[in-house]
Amino acid sequence: MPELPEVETVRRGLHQLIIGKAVRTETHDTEKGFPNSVHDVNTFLIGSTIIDVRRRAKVLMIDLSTNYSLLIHLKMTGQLVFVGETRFGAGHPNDSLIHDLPDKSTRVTLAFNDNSKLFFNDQRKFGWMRLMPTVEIPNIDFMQKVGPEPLADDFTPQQFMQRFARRAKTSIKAAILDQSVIAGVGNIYADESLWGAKIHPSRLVGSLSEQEFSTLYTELRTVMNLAVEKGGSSNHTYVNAEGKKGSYMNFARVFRREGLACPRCGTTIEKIRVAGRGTHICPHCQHL
DNA sequence: CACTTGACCTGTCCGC
DNA sequence: TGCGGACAGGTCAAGT
Repeated sequence: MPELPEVETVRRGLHQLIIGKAVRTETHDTEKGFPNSVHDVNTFLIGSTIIDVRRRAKVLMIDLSTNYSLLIHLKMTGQLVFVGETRFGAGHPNDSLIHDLPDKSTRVTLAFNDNSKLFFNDQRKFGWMRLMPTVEIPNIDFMQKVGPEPLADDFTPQQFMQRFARRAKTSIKAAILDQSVIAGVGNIYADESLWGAKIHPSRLVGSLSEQEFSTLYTELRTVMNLAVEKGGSSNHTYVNAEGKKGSYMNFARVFRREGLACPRCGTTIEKIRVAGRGTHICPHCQHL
């Protein structure tokens, strides 16, 4: 799904759209995607007001006035789509994306006091949403082990390289996707940044020079910042909080461009398999 | 511990 | 047109 830039785009959208709204009702289809009890929902969610919308790695946190928060992971195909009272008219570009919600992929629906709604859709059902005390969030396993935010102002190239030390014997692609090494990197931005740094994704972490780590650090931040600016990437199902697609794919250099020319050298881009994931490389710019 | 692989799901696309 | 298999933005729990 959604990697850091897509989740950040959703966060910014929700921050504009739902803060200050009060939750009137909540409905969900399965316990797997929303494991909280009816009692907890009625006590800590219904009637609460949205205080803040935050993000850590690929996890969204919607803070409530009850000192509880909704934690949300969109995984591969999750969407959080806000629909206000105003309906998109026929022919509006958003119509084909969000049509009428809820639909068969809708897992959770929140209705606010002003009749606007927030839909959590997830075609593949890998994603989840759960309610927990806000102060407990830093204590959950994921938050304890997740790596630093790669776009943080105080994140340095030295810290970046040090994070990889314990993964010396795996591929750089597997390591950069490891959320406990660096937060928020997924398949798209792993391929894009490795192409930018001219590093083959199968290279072992231990074989990379300090200069290569430094270049990869710069490329990763450049690519992720551009993606945030462009509202993320929409390959298939991703949309932002208003149901709109992101445009980073128009700027992608290798991801999903197999068979096309490398924008740097003109060699045909190939798709291979690394760390169990589809991986896009320029075989000329990136070699073992 | 570090590392790899399969599982979790539904939908789509591609080859026969 | 139908059917089987591979594959899709991400984690996890197992196995070695």
